Amino acid sequence: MTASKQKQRVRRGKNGEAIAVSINFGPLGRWVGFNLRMAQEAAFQAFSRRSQEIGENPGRFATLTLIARNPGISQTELSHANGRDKSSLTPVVEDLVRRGLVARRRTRNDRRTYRLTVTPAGRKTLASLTACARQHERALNRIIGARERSRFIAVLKKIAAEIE
Amino acid sequence: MTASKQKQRVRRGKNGEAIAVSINFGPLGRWVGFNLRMAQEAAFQAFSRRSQEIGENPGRFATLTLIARNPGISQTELSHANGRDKSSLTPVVEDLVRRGLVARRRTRNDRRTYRLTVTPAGRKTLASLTACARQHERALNRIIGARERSRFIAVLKKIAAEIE
DNA sequence: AGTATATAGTTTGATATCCAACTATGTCGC
DNA sequence: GCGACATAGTTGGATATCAAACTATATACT
Repeated sequence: MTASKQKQRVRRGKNGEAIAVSINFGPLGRWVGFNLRMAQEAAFQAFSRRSQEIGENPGRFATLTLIARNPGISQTELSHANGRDKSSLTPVVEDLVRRGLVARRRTRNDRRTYRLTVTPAGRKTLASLTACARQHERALNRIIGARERSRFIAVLKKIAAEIE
Repeated sequence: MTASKQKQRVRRGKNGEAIAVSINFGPLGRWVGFNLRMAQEAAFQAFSRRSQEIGENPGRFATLTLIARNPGISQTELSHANGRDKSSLTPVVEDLVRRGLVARRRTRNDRRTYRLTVTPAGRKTLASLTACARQHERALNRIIGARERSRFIAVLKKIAAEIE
């Protein structure tokens, strides 16, 4: 249910007659924060469904892509790039390594850090996840429209970079 | 760290010299899904910090607003309006009732549902949360710009309404 | 070299969330 | 009225996340 859908509330009177009432969102509907949350969650749910069809987790996608594009990246760098706390990454990387999608080696120079790389198997998984993400993007593009798209992304980037 | 910030990675060579490497986001940077997530999380974190200053939880804000604007709303209606599962709402409503911000009564006609209303104390809390949210919105508006704003919100609403 | 400080990753504890199963109640069709 | 189905809210189990404390290692200053 979304701000714009104005879902009908149904209330019953004394005789059981239906009384439709629509939700009043007050200022929420006009505020960026609320709409941003609703849009993000709807989009995330949609991608989640799609990626579950191929037996993968949506959270793995950004992680795998970032490792593939930045071979030898450390977990901390990865957590920053991905916008997550480094401690959240521990179980994710563990899982990817256990499933043979990612390799993890200690560095020579600095024995605290790991260098992460994607294995051939990981590359295969990443390819199907990427195909999945492309479909998702196409669905989003259909909704947003080619004209708005670049402007929209620019605003999102600006928010992520400049807030606070 | 965000897609646009291109955080510098620092790698050490054999002699300890610093080698700056910037993160390659690959297709992620051009995709709506990833940027939407990064923007939403940055904005949420910012609002979270703000609302913590007045000792409140950001999640309470939308909930309280929706109850205030729709007196007598049921928990299920509220969960839909808020985009959350109804079971997530149980502890939230419990907390709001315990703290005397929300009142909860069984209906006469349908003894399964509760009718939620905001108490005078809840109204006070909501007022300070609203002030807080207004500041947050102003910060967002400064970033987005008055010209883009309505267009941007329209796209967000469209995504939330139409995806999948 | 030796001490203080910084950093990489893990662990732990708290919170928020979902989904599926459950209970209590309500509605519908006969 | 009674049985089948639907709905409101709660409970329980799973997952994802963060923040703070921790361990091991590295760097910087003297």
